Amino acid sequence: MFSIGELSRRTKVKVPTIRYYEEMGLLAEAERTSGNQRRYDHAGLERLSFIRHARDLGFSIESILSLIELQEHPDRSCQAATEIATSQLMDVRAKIKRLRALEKELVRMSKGCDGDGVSEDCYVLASLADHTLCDHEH
Amino acid sequence: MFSIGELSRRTKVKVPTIRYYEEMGLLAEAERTSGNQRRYDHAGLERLSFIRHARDLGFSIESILSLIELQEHPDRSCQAATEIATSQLMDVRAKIKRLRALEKELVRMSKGCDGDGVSEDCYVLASLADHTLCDHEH
DNA sequence: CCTTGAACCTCTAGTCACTAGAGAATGTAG
DNA sequence: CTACATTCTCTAGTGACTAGAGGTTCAAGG
Repeated sequence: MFSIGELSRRTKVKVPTIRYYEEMGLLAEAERTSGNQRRYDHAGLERLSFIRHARDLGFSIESILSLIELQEHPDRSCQAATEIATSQLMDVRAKIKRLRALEKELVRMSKGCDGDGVSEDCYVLASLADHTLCDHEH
Repeated sequence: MFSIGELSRRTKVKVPTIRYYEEMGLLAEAERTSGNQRRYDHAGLERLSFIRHARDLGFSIESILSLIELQEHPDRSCQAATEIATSQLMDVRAKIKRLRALEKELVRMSKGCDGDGVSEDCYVLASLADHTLCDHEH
């Protein structure tokens, strides 16, 4: 049995965040000492590691709640869990696609100013003001 | 001169968002009719287009405030503006890198379950529970 | 046993960039 | 002049935390 601070150290999840997860129902309410302090065991550690890993992968609290529910009803859970993971993957891919378009435009913008001459007008500001300078839509 | 609704239609920025931008100091306080309704002109339209474009590119409100300030003091503004754009570019690239790692792991996770056999345990849930299954760190 | 000080408790409020809704006033078309 | 869409201000909610106040408890050293 160990304290919330120890759990925090082992999982790299900050103390207030652990309490927040408990409040959100991701973590079961922890046992308490006679003095009302939380105590955790190995199961609590594993659960929190699971949550942290899922958050690192960009799953929302809501998705994680679903995944935890699935863990507790193992019958036919695999398909549903895979669906959640796949939807998360679609999400990530959409974000990558969008960011790549942004990258392209930012590169073009940043390059404009420091050419070989002195530019009268700032290319960055001009680019932002005039959308028609973009070679893609967003 | 046109209303906030008209401005909203032309820029695709929602009405409450326009008011929010005004409150944040991104937009100058609009002229008002005798009945206290906001009226905009072409300059207002351009300013809002600029803001929307910058937001689309992921610039924070704070960065946009800086860019607007630079617009108003055109002397030596180019270098500073380019710095902001470059920092934004670094940011976007870091995000892309991270998302690509996530993509990789999610692909691996999602593939686990629907192989040719029937898996006893859900690979998605197992992957999340056991970080050592990852082939990269995050 | 007692003290010290780190760690813990609850609670409220703040972050960012909006979004939603209430309730009242205004603008415009027929 | 009457509908009724639009606008106004204000407050509160979103997601996933983070920060701080003010008070209590735990563990180690004397």
